[in-house]
Amino acid sequence: MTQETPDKKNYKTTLNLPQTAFAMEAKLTVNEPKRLAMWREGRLYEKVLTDRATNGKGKWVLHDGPPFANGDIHIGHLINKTLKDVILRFRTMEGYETPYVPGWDCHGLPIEHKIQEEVKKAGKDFRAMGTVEVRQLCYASAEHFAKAQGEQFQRLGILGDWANPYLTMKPEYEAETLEVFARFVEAGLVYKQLKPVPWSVASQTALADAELEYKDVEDASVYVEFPVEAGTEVAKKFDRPVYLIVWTTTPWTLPANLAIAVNATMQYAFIEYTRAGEKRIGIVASELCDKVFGPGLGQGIEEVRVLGEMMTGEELSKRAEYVHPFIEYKGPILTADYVTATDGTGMVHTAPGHGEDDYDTGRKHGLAVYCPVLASGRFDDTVPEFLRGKTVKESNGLITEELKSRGRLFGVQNILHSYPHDWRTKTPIIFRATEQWFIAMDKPFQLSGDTGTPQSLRERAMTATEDGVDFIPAWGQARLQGMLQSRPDWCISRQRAWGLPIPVFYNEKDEPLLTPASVRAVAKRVREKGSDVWFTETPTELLSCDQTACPIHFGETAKLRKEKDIFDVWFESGSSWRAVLQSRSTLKFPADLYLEGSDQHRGWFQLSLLPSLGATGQAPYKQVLTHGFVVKPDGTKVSKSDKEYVKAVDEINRHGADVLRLWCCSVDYQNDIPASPKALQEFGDKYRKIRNTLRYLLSNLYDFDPKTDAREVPPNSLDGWAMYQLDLLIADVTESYDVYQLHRVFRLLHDFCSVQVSSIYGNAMKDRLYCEMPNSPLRRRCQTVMHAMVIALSKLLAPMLVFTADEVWEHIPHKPGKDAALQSIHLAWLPETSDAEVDEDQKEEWELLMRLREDALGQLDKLKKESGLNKAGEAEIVYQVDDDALRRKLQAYGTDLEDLVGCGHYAFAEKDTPGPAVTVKVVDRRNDYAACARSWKRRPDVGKDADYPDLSTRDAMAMRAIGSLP
RNA sequence: GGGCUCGUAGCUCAGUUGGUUAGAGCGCGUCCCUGAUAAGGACGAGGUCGGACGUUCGAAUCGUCUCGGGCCCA
Repeated sequence: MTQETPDKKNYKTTLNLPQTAFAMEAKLTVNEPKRLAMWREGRLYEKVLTDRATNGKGKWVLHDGPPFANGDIHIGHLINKTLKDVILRFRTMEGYETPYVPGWDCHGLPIEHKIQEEVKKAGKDFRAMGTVEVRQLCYASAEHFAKAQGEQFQRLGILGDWANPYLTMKPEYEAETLEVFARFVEAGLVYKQLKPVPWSVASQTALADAELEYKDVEDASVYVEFPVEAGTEVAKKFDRPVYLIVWTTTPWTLPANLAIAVNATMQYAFIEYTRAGEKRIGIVASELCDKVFGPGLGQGIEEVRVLGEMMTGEELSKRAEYVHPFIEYKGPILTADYVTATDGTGMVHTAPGHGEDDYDTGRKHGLAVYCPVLASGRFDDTVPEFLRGKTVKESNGLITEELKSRGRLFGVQNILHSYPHDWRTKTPIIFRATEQWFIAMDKPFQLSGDTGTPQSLRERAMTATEDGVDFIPAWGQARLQGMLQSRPDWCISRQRAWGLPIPVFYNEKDEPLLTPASVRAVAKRVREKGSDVWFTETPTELLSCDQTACPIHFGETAKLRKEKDIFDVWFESGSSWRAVLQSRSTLKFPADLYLEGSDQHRGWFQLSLLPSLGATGQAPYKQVLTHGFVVKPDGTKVSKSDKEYVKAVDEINRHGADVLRLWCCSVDYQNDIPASPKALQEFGDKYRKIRNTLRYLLSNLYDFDPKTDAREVPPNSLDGWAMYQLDLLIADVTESYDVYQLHRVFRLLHDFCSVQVSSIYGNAMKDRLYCEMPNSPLRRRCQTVMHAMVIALSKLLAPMLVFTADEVWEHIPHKPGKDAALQSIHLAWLPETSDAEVDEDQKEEWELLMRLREDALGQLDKLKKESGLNKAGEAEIVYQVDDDALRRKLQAYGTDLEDLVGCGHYAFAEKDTPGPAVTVKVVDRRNDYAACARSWKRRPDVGKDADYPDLSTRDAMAMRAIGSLP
């Protein structure tokens, strides 16, 4: 095929080619810190708040859950804080005043542990150090890490009051925590009692639920024969000894056995068997007969025969008692729901001093909370001789031996089970009854001003979460309520140094002094000097500021003794609604949103709800949003040693904050979040696509000022289509932000850049933008659209791409209206949709056009493959229509008809085939038309202008207008 | 073991009250352009919707079971 080569004149310089100072390469790691410094210098955070306070819609408060002030931030923090920041910025752009006060959880075992190790490393004796000295080291450490993490968060672009974060160890905060405690005292919910709690022998302290770590371990479990008391109805039925066969995985708790629990409705079977030469009767749940008497378990059992008779647990509990296998004790058989036939024997050894369930059952039936194990993990003197002074660990074997020698050991079995461990020392914990302070979940109380019937914390919590709180996702409600339903009383005491002391005094008779007034008296001193006063001042000094705090009859204050326990750290962070939301005039209570990982249903969400209800009767939040956890690409848990482990700080330094923020927003955070350095690396492509699209839009606006150049955009044009697409985008994105569907926001924006702008509109507009004369209506109209686009897009992206959007903002020329004066995009309001109303016919017309475009592109591809037509500009698109009305409608689109697919020319023709009302035919014109040397389009009008024989009419006119020859 | 929850192309996500050959973007492959150029465009190949069984004329969508994840608890 021969090609007519036009004069190779250099028309390039006569084109309106894109120009912009907005760099293609982001250099985020270099530029972000600069912009950050600029914002800080310009006091952006304060400015935004001031503006919204004056012109906005009111306050909207997200209350920050305090991370632990220990170590660098990790990917979980990154996700959490990014989501918070994006949501806050969206609300800001909606017009709300959105103060954000970040906080840190400062007290607690992990910090104390770390200090302990550091002290040891330095060769000093930790135990010899005074409490106050230890606390000061802990304070310094927490302060250091709060500061370090704060800087890392700021580097991520998180906007907030970083100069005034809340720290749970600050005196004012501590004082407010004590005020919350005083309210609980007032309500009568605080009590001290012996109760089994997870106890770390290694740390010699009670542990919080959150301080437990479950690990699979192999233990020897024992099946023990508990003789049925001879005088009881059940024993009398048989002429040989009867045994309850009881299974336990913790033989060391047997000395503390006070009862045996059965399930009331389950059937229990009687089995005759011979062991150690003695004929016996055993009782187990009938469902478990085969397992218990099956091969390998019972040691040396023979002649096993299941008797026909059965008895329910209920009957058994009424007709039998048992005697302890190696202690002189006669115990009851009790019924309990948690007894099942899933494992063991259906008869559960019950030691109220050593187990949560056991304790509950024991309390219900008036059993003592007997705990013969000391803090050291050794037995006291109330146990049989052979166990005294022995550790729990060594007594497992001793007890097994003892049972064996007494002929009460039915069998031994090694089992693999998951057992709680102390998360710091990694050692298995025990349950041990100790004196602890509690907050009662089920005791009804009234708050001052309450008129209704008194309600318990649990009832209040259930009511408050029923319809007063909006959960995102919705199942958060069931999860939280499930936990509230089943949680035991809240154990708020810990035996440690680094924390807020529980302000209780004891007199010489060991009676506790704990009144609202006494707590508030101490709180006053704490507010002035910090909680170290508890250790440095005498009871008299601590109470002196309030004469009513210590009643005369209680005893001389000089002789009072101070409580040694400190608060569970959850009580402190759970009081933040008071210490922060209610204490800072910039904030408000309740918060509009709490947003944390889904583990906080048990943690902060729940343990903020309870104090808030106990003290105010109100939930501290209106909405609760949770996100999932980062997992490896295969969906399993990550640990620091994994290849896929993402070091947050490293990744920020490698890719820049905007890329990571965008990534956070691209995943559905309600589920697990797969992540790896590789995945983040690849994610940079998405960022670049968006950046380039914005750059393209900017680059075509260098000579555009809407004041003088804006043109009306008719709906029946590609420009009209694009404006409508933008309107849809604005509406969708805004709605998705509002319901926190950030991944949807991301997808909408990314796809809009990629498809609507880059592939369709931007591509189609190239010819007119470059080749028309600068001031041509067609070009100006397109710029009008692109100007609106880049403003809307940058605003919609601003909450996510905080740095890039602001950079774009600087490069947008002549921003209209209020936007013009804004120092940063982060002061801007959301874009609004144009008020253009589009009727259904118009939409159908656009859809038709897009369908024709698809068709034409297909034909172009075919031509390319079959006859080497590589440039669409060398083809003509022919619209075949018979219907006059339709033809007129299409003709209104003018050049759009060819630019839609980049053809050189469009034409109309009669239809040559039956079928749809309009079809397109793409025709190769390389042999028919000359190519315009300027626009490269092959058109019939090339050469019609005598002055410019190598140009199309349009280009000739443009050249004349420009007034300069190439 | 229990509660809650998730499982759609290599990746990230759509799939409205069950209804035509399950969609998008990215990535990948092939090609084109070289006037968005360390850019841009076109086309193409990828999925038995974790699995099984059921309900139904019809199921990615409903039910039961099962497998594999996650969080929280024991």
